[in-house]
Amino acid sequence: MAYLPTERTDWKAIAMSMAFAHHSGRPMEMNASDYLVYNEASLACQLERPVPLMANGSSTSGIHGSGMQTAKMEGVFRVAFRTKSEIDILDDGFKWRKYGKKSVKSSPNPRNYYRCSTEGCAVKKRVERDGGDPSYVITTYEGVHNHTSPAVLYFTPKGNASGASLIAGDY
DNA sequence: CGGCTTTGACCCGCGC
DNA sequence: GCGCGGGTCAAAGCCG
Repeated sequence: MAYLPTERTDWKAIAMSMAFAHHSGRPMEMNASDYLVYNEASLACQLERPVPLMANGSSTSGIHGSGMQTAKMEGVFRVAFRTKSEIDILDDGFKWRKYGKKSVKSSPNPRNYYRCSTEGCAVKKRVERDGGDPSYVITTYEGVHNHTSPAVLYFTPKGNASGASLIAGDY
């Protein structure tokens, strides 16, 4: 299957920067209720307080009352990307194993569920094509990798784990 | 032969 | 209690 499209290499950067941002003291004051929305055009990231991708209008208390913010996922790090791409599966440097596919009500397009194939790593990923703009793909990461990305290993000089140790961290 | 996709079934929370 | 919507499991098959 076709993985990395031609110039879409910045996905690696996105995924890494996400991991870096979280592990190195969360410089952008993220927490579980924050969503990072990357725009592919400018690669500028903006922190969205009122969750844009998940409807929370049903509740009055905003984030806490949102249906996605149940008690069991408190402290779970989640990032949502919306990227213009014609391919659903974008290689961000990690190994993903698909474990489910569901069609959501709001969109005619199905939603795919992936999980990091590395043992002990509980990071999940959900890929969905934008219903309004079929040329856009919404990818949501959930969780933090407790291991090093193969891409980081690849780009790290051998014997030097400086870059990797930031991600692998001391969790 | 081992790991990954596929796909329907199952499960769980929530609203009526 | 029941149905629905969304998330996950797991068996079977595919592919390198």
